[in-house]
Amino acid sequence: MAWKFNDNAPIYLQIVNTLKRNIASGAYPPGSRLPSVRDLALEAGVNPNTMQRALSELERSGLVNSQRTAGRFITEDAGALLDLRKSMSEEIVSEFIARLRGLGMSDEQILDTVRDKISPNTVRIDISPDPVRDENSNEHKEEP
Amino acid sequence: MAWKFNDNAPIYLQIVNTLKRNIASGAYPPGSRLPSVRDLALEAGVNPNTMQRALSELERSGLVNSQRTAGRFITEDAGALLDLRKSMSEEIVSEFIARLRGLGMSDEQILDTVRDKISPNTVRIDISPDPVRDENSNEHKEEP
DNA sequence: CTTATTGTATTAATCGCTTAGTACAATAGG
DNA sequence: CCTATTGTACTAAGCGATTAATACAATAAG
Repeated sequence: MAWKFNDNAPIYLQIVNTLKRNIASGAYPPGSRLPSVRDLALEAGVNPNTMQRALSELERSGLVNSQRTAGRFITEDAGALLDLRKSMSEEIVSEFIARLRGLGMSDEQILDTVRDKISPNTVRIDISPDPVRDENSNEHKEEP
Repeated sequence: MAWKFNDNAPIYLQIVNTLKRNIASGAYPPGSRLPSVRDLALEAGVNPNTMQRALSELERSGLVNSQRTAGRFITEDAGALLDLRKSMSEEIVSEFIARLRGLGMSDEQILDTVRDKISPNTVRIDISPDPVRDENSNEHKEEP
């Protein structure tokens, strides 16, 4: 079954993201062998050239390495995979928050929206150290 | 100063989203007049044709209406604006959750990530109605 | 009435993405 | 040694996005 390409971004970039996601999530374990370019292209429903281009990008970032006729293999570097997972999730969260802020939503509202979509049966309780009048800690102050 | 176009999606679609966001957030109030196509193009740093194309899209969705030589105006339909705001935020949240799930993160982890990025001084408390053994309510049961 | 402004339409050229088809060198596997 | 597989490279064609340049009808503003 062909992969889904919803975005309006170039397909080869969407493939790069899909593969990165599969690598970061562990769906493609470290050291494991990827299907051949032709097989992946068939599976994704794209031209082999397009898949080749996506894989070349992954190569540049060091996440996979190709061995002439044996195939492509996910890197063994577990640290790099953890870094990938972390950087990807951070980018996703940052972009998400920026988008909702752009819609004029407060941080409270943003958090509520996520919570409503995930686990409804919860409430929030403030456990801040103390709302003391400390003139040194003037972060997150709004319109005093 | 030219607008920023980070994505790899077509510029005219990014413009559509930017304008939608400005309309949904109230930056462009209902009934207000938009700058002319040429001025907007200048402001965004794109060709007037590209801006025209984006505005035509907005027209199709009924968010703005053009009056021959007077200019373009945001719809007065406050309900449509609320709907827009709601549908946009829901899409953003859904996409966000899907992305992090694709990375193998649990709902708990997803919520934690957002909370860490937004407001650190909170804890979660479960206030579920009751964990009773009711055989009728078998939703959200996992691997019994 | 005159004029500048506005939305709109049209044509042409360029660029990047995608597909299609083909080809080649290297080598794992038999 | 032979052969199928794999990564890789190349050319050509088609398509959509973008820019550029120009033009026109309608009308608000003077």
